[in-house]
Amino acid sequence: MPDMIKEEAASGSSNFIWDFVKEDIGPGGQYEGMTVHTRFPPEPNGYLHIGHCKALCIDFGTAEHFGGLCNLRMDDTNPAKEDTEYVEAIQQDIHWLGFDWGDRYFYGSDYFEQDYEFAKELIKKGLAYVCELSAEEFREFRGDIGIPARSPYRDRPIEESLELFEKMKNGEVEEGKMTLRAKIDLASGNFNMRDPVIYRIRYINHHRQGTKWCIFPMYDFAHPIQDALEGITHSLCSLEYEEHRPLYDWVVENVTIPYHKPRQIEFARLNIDHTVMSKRKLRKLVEEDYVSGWDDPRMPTLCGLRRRGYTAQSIRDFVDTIGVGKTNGVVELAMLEHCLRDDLNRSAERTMAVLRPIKLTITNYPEGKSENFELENNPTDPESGTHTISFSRNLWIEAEDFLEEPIPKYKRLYPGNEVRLKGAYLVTCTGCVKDADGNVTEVLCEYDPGSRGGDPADGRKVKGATIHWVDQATAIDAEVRLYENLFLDEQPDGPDKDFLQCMNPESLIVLQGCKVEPEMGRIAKLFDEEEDRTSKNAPTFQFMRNGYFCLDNRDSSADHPVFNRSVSLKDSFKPKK
RNA sequence: AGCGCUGUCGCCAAAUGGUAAGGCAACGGACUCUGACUCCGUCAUUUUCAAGGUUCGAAUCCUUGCAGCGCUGCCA
Repeated sequence: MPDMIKEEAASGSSNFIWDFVKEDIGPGGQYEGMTVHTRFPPEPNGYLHIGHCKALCIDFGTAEHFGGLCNLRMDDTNPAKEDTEYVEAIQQDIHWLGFDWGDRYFYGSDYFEQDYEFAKELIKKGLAYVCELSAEEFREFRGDIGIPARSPYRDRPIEESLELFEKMKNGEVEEGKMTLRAKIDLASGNFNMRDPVIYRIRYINHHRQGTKWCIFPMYDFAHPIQDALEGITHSLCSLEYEEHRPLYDWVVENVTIPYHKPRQIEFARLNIDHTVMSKRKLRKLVEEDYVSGWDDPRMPTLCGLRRRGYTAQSIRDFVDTIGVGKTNGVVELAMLEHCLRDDLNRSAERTMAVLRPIKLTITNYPEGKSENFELENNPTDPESGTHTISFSRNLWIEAEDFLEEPIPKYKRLYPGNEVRLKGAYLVTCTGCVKDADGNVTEVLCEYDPGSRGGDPADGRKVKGATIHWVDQATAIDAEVRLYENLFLDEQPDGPDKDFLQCMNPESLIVLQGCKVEPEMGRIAKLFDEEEDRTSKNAPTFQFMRNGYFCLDNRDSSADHPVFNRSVSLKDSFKPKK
């Protein structure tokens, strides 16, 4: 299976990044003949979501495509934001997607010593200086469009900066009192070049370095150095770093790096409609209990998607399908859903489950009699075999499969209409039983004993639909959770929009007392006994005519199976009302 | 307003000066023991944001506009 995934990813169509890379390693290119080396640098301050998948597939995928390598690097230069808590989850999610970094696992903080030496090198070259502007002053002196920035400390003698930087490092300077700034161009139209801060003081415990350091490099300084030290050729990142590229190049140019200079290339990050992608907003949903957690099946997080039933293959197919470009667009969720259906249609075992049960009584079928039928596990895969289902006089069928007064084009049960009970018999509806309030409580029908297996003895064409059912005698109860979009608004992430106001109050519908084949009970029990249920996909099925469902990796138990609807089946039946 | 990026079907996206791929969605139809799947067909020719220009030929090159996104953290 991993090999299949590999080939799939490596065979994707080209894109502008691959064109650049091809040029770079080709004849006359800046990395002629070299091994392509990329990196995936998540900041360990939250869970990976589908937006990260795009970056993941681009970083690892590009390396794979060119027979190169991709490093995993935890970008943890800001001690105030990162936490070890997320590190393991990030690794787990990447592995689940099918990517592997081998022994190339790093932390940005592992380079603090080198960062420090490179900073001193810049000072010595007259390319960096210690600035004593406070944060407020810094902002005031920042200038504006057309107005250059200022710093009274810009021309401080090299020796003095060296001394002060040493003091900063030794903890002799209060937090916020001094910064180290790169000396570039205070008048640049690109604000990142207006003598950016490259070191700040922070008296906070770092999740890996402890209290060893009290000065920390900024992203713009640390990242190019990390890339350079790891021998990265192509540093692929999202569009918002485009204007940071001149600074990236400046650092790489002015610091004595042991290898080649890496090249930064930017691509558009992923947006999907009806969802939010920012960590801040996702965190809010979790912390304010709008969802049950980071792995709520409605969340776009990888753990949420996995719990929902999304396969790694479907997500990688999706990323492959949407392509790589520089246009900031919003991809329709329908595209992702298509990829899931496509994958699950091939692999998911078919089973019958009745979500909103109503009794069906076959009045001319002997009481107490029972027989077995074989149901194909997957019609798209003849090798997948069959499984046995029991049948009797009393069945459960879907409530919506009966209508006392049929609507136009309705092919299911209504008085006088003949339908097929999947894999069993043809039955003709003879009426129904209602309670005192007029609600239908039981549907009545008569079966054609000559149609055993589902085909009529006389070979007549059955015009009615084939409906699914479960035997009352053997069915077991299950909880089924149906999910809709978390947000009604197409773009809850849009400007001037309060995403919390766009939430769909009916994004989760819980159904109890759903009737499933007894086989599901055995599978739920086996799943119950598994040790690590969250790092891989739970058993997944197609509930015929209903959609794809998987066991919930948190709440399902042998006594109380819980299924999540991963995605519905497409439905072209549109009754005119 | 300064800097940067981007405008090709409802959505994503090819086309690298040679006459607008593909996928998703949608809509028809065929098939079907899942109203699924599959298959067939339709879906940018006063056409590539607009207007000019260069060229035998322009989505591609030039000019001028217009629109969208991003940027003035001691975040990444």
